[in-house]
This record gives sequence, structure tokens and C-alpha cells, in this order.
Amino acid sequence: MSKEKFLKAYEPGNFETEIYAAWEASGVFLPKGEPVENHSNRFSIVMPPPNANGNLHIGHGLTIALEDAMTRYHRLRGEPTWYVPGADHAGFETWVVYERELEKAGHTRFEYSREELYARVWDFVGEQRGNMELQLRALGVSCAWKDLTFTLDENVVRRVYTTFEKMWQDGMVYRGEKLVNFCTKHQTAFADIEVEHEDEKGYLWEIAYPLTDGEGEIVVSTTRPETLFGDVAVAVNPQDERYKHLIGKEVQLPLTKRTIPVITDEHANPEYGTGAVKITPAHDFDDFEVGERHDLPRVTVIGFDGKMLPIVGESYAGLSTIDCREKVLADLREAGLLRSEAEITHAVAHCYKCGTVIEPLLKEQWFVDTERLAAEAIRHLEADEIKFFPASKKQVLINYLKGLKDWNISRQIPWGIAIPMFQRADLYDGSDAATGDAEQQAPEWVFDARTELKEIEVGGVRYVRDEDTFDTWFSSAHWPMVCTNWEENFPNPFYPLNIMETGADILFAWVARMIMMGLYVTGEVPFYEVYLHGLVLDAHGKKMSKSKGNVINPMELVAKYGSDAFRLGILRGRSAGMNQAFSEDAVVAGRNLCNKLWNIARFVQGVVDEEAASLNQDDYSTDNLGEDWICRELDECRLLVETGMREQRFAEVVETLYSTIWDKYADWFLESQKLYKNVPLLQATLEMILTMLHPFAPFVTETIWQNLSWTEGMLISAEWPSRMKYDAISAEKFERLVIAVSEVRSTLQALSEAHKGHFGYGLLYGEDALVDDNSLLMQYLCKVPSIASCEGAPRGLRVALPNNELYLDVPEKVVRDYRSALEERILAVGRELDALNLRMSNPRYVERAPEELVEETRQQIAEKEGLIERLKGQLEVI
RNA sequence: GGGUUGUUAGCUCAGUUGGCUAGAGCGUCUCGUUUACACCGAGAAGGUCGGGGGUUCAAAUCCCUCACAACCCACCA
Repeated sequence: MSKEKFLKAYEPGNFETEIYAAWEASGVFLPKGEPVENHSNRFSIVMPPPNANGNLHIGHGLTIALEDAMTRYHRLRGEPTWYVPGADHAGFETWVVYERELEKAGHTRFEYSREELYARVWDFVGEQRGNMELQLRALGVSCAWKDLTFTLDENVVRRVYTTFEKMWQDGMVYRGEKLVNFCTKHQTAFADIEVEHEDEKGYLWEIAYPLTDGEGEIVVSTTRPETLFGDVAVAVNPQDERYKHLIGKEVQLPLTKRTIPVITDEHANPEYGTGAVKITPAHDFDDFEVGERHDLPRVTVIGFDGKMLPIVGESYAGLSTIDCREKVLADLREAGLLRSEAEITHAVAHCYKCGTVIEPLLKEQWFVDTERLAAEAIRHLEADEIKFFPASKKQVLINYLKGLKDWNISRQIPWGIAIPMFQRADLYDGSDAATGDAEQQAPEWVFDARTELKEIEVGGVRYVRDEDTFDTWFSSAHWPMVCTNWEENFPNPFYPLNIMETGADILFAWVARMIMMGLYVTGEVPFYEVYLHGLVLDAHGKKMSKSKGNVINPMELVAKYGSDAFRLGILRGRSAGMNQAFSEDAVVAGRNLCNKLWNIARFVQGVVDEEAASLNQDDYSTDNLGEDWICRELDECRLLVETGMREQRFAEVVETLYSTIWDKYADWFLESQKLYKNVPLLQATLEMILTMLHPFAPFVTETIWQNLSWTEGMLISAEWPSRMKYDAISAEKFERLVIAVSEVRSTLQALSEAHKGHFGYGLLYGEDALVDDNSLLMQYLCKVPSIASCEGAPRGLRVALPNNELYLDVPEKVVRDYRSALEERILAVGRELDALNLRMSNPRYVERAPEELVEETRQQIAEKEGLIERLKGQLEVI
């Protein structure tokens, strides 16, 4: 590239694609150098895999901005750095999308075998693949593309099967008939965590169950009268005096011919409803447990299609639960058994995808016994082996793990990793009933990884594959292992990961499971740090959702403002774990910074071109105050960036860089360089700010680097800046000069406003060595037409500075017009002085506050007193 | 019902272990075409840091309490 490309404004679209291609082609995204065993000298991170067939949303944008900034920073520090990208088959999500397509085309899943469906979805995803990866590239992600892991890759499946087999052998996997959360629309069970509870209006009905001995009745409270066909008991609290005489009696179950017992159980709450509750173990989680305690039968009355089963009798069978409810209520009313109806609000479980009410149904499923896994995870968490950002999430996670229940890992959707379990054929369908002893003694279930086969033969016995697939979180739990090829590379120099960065909303679903699984398989925590980002809300702090129509597409922002601007904007003001509103203004500010940096580079390149003679110097020196000052400021900035990166405080790092580059480097240093032109220093300092900003704005910094005449190689693999050398006393002096210039400018502006004139006044100075030594710079920065010593005869308006003797050479008339402004200023300083005096007049302050603080206060009082004195003198002159 | 986190300028948000005059971006107002940049420069206005109480020489920061908001968890029929 050449300088001709240094156009006036930075146009990201002209460079980004080209720059990204150059990075990718150079191989710089792959880890460089020998990974060392000490994890502090290498950096590994894996991408939470975006949905392979989807588009990136704003949350991905934040994820990439964070992860890529970390990655680039560590790469610049010279550490072997490995950022592994991923793509998710997104089992249920993708299945829902595909099934919708299928339905649009007038088909249903039931027309196809599982193999056919799997193949069809595979093709469907294949068509979409690539979009997501292109979008990641547009965001500038510097990940090792050749190591991209798809969640259905062969090595992932192999790893998952190995773990599952180990769990099966360890007795941690079991087949159980339990109540599961079942979506009757999607025909699949869910883990507890996948179910959404919402408060809804409903009714609490009271229904009379007559005693079989004819001695009255017992009235139960229920929100689901249609499940009464599945009732197996009525429970009352053992402490409830009202019902003591009924315990052990039988009642007639209304609308049926069955009778059921009255039992006691703590579950019955005497305070709620009538205090008597019907027990339906097959359709209610509480009742299921009551049933277990009392060894009650489970009567299933609702099918997986959400319709009433034949067992409920001809007049109800086949009805939906809602229709059945209406009919039951009507019939009860007619029978005179419905005692009351009251509106209530209660939590109802819904499918998180389609909103269908979740039906608790009995189903045979595979479960993972989580007790051991959770206990081990808690042990390592309590030993502080993983550092959390924000720190508070660690305890939140421990609390969750303490209450963790067994994990249902069976899903009835074809798009996923098949569960490698086979059932003895005779038990599977009964059609091929076992005849011999050998068959009858064979185990009911066997583990076998040959899931591509529908049937297998083991020891002469025929087995049929379980049709279900794994919960995606079961395989995702292996993510850090599979992405780093933990098994093949053992001992793996990149495992455990340095950090896991992901959304705070999947702390339980994912982070918890990665920790449990990592410990179970490898014996080590899978990562040393966890950074959890919050939700990106819309501009008004509302959650983004398609239905609300407030979704912001990151790609549109990238197209409009550039990738760097988006990255700078999305990180601004965002801290770990917090849900924060998205601000397009912050992206605009990012865009402006990129343009500013671009013009800084144009200026520096211009000076370098002009002063060609002084080129090719290896090192810089500092020859005047501003140069020492900028070296000090840049070095301070570097330290703040390093600390901020260590502590994962990205918003602060960006803020620091922004103000250093703009408010210090451009506004003061470059302005003063228009007089002095220290070429080697300009070059060194520009390189430094480019390097420090590169993790956050990779494209513009690299583009500039490529366009500068003297730089070599690529910025992405440049060296992190080392310490700057400077004279601290000079730097301090420049700081005072800055204050003086600001005050002069401010006074000039106030004068012009008071007097409606333009401010072509000269500047005079008295006994002021600092100004005397730097008069040219003062004149230039203050934009005054002249500067001179007042030769012991001050005139005009004294500038209100405590440490400098400066006068603006203005006519007396103007000073008089300025009188009110001066009076105001005196009052303001007076107020400040009062506050300081108040502090000093408190003897306990002097006594207890640190000495340097007290000393500082004393100095300030002296300064303010001097200043006020001078201002008053000025007023008297007028 | 339990838990977590918020409430700081017109808007969106920073503010590390308590300590100089509480900051930024965007917006607003005034002035300005000084050849790096109008995606700019200079200057300015704007906040009793949600309310109340407490600890301290000193509180936006620590403690208590109230109000409001968001999110997460939860089987109360």
C-alpha cells in the first residue's frame, strides 16, 4: 500500500476486507512459538459456538469484541495464542427452524425415518453454513480457522461417547421413568433449565370427593381438574385437625368408578385452599414425589400428543386438556360436586421456543446422576481454582450446584448426537420375544458406539438403538476439551483454557456443565477464569426480541460505521455481568476516534516526509517539555491498559486509550509538535498508540501501519510497547503550562463574550521563568498575536492563575466590562477557599487524616488565598 | 416465594481498595475555516450521585432501611 491511500477521511470499507485477508493468509492467527507449560505465558480461549445456520446477533458482536481484544492483546505480548472458533449444530434451535420449513412445505416429521430427517437437516444446515463465518471475519476475529470445531464433528461425537461410556460404567447414567417437562408441540422432553415459568391468571377450583361410607365428603383444591382421572389419593397435612377423622378412609373419585384413599403428607398445606390436595403422580412434580413416598401407583391419563388417553373413558378420551377441563367442570357442576371457583395467579411452565404449556409426563429417559459431578465442582470452586468476572457469580453457581437435580439428557429430536444405547429387541418391541435363557439373561441395555446402525447383535442377542439424541448441553459440556484436542495432545499445553468468555445467561446451562464435565474427564478445571458478559439491551434498556422489533443487527452497524467503530462502541461503558443498553452514539464515538487516529497518522507521516533528513534514527530523545510530558502520559496509559487487561476491565481500557489519544496526544502533543517536529519521537509514539489500540480497533490501526512509510511487517504481530523514558520534572512543567494555556483561552473567550469583540490581545508575563522559557509555545498554543515580558510594568487583565504571572494586554474599558465576570470568579474561588478552611478548622481532620493530605490542603489554601488577593487587587484597579 | 444486580448530567453510562473542584460519549449553547482531522478546533452550561438514617476527620463509594427497576432461580395444589 502507498501513501496515496491516506485520504482525508478514514473509510473503513476500503480497507477491512483486504486487511483481514492479509492477516489470514499470513498464518498469524495460529499459535506462534512453543507453548509453555506455565499457563501464564500462553493464552488459550475457545469461542462459544454460534449457530451454524444462523446469523450473528448483537450478543455475538459483544462476544467477539471481548474475546478478540483479549486474544490480540496476548498475541502482542508475544505469548503463544490460540483462539479456537466453533459452529454449533444447535440441536433444538435448528430443529425448530427446520420443522417449520417442513410444515410450510406441507409435511410432518412423522413421514420420515430418523436417518432421513438427520440427513435432511444436515443438508439444510450445509446450505446456510458459511454466512456466520463470513460475519465473524467482518468483525475482525483473529481465530485459528483451520481448527474450527463443529459440534457434530467426528472427534466431538467420539469424545462424548467416551465420556458417556465411562459414566455408564461408573453407574452415573441410569434409565428411569420419571416425570419430564414435555412439549406436546415439539414432541420432546426438556431439562428443567430449558423451561420458562411465567405468572399467569388461572383458577383454583374446589371439588367434593364423597366418602365411600356415605359419611360426608372431602373437598380438594386444584388448578387442573382434568387430571382427576389420574388421581390415586387425597392428601391432607398430618397436623391438620380438620381432617384427622378422615385419614385412612376411602373416597369416591368423581366421574369415575374408582375409589382412592385419604392419606397424610407434609406436601398438603393447611393454609392453602381447603388444605386437601388430590394426588396425581403421573402429571405433577410434587405429586410424583408424594407418590414415591407412599408407594402409590402412577396413572397416566394424558398422551404425548396432549390429548386425553382412552383410560379416561369414552366421553373424555381424545379431548385436549383444555377441552377436557371444560367438560369435567361442566359435569362436576351438574353432579353438584363443584364447590367453588376462584381466580388466582400462578406460575405456569412453557416451552421456551414455542410457548406451549409444558405438560409433565411420565417417560423413560436417560438421566445423569449429578451428585458426584456437582460435589466435585463445588469442591474446586470453593478452593478458588476458577476466578469469576464478576466475582459474585461464583457463589451463585455454587448455590445452583448445591440444589442440582438429576439431569435428563434424552431428547426426542433427530438433529443431534445419537445416544449410544441399545435395548434388547424383545423388550423394545415385544415382537421377537426372547425364547432361550441366554436371551433372557442378557442385559436389557448395552452401550455401543455404532449408532449409525439401527440394530446390532451382541453375543447372539439382537439389540435395537434408542431413538433419542443427547441434550446439546451434554456435548457442549466438553467444549474446552474438544476444541483443544485434549485427548490427542495429552498433556495438552493449552488446556485448561486461560479464560472462558460467555453470556451470563448460560452460567448454569453451560459453564456449570463444562466445569463438572471437565473435572470428571480430565481431573482439572477446564479454565482458570470465567468472564460473563450481560445482555445487550436496546437503546432504552429493554431486552431485544424479534417480536418487539427492536433487534439491532451488528452487520448493519459494521457496514455503516466500520468494524472497529462497532467494537469500540459495544465495549464502551460495559462491565462484566451487567445487562446494559446499546448506544449507537458510542459507536459514532468509536468511528470518530478511528478517523482522528487516521488524521493523526496523516499528520505524522506529513512531518516525516518533510523532515526526511532526520529519518532512520533508531531511537528517540526528548528535547522539550511537551515531549517529556507525552512520554510520561503514554507510559501511564500503557500501565493502565496492562492492569485493565489483567483485571478484564475493558471499558476502562478503551476510555483510557480514547482520552490519551485524543485529549493528550492530539490536542497537546501534536499541537506543540507543529513548532518542534521531533521526528523519531513522533514515529515511536505513533507506533505505541497504534499498538495499544490494536486489540480494540484492529483494522484502522493495521491499515495505518501498512500505509506508514517506515513501518515493517504487520501490526497484529508487532511487539507490545516497553517503558518510555522521559524527564519527570520537564513533564510536570508542561502540565503547568497546559493549565496556564487553558486559563488564558478561557479568559479570552469570556472577554470576547463580555465585550463582543474578537480577542486579538497580546500576552504579557511578569516574573515567570516557565513562560519566559517557553514563550513561543505559549503564544502558539494560546493563539495570541504576541507575547512579551511586561518589564516590571504589568498592565491589562491578570489571568487568574495561582502559579503564573500572566496579563492580557487589553484596554481598561474592556477590563471594566469584564468586571462582573471577575467578581463572579472571586466568589467562586472564595467558596473553594471556604471549603478548604472548613476542613482545616476541624482538629480531628488534622489529627487523623494522612499527613500528605493535610499538607496538600495547606498548600491549596495558600494558593487560593494568593489568587483571591490578586483578583481583588485587579478589581480595585478597575 | 428466594436470590442477584442496578438507581450518578437531557440520553447512554464510567467512577479499583472511602480522600483534591464527581468524569466520558452523544446532545445543547458561544466562538472559530490556525494547510492532520467539520467524523474538526477553542470555550461554556448542565448533577443536593433514588429517599431516609448510621459509621468516619472524610461517603457516589461502607452499614441499615424504604421505594422503584431489571434479570435469574423456584413444584406450592
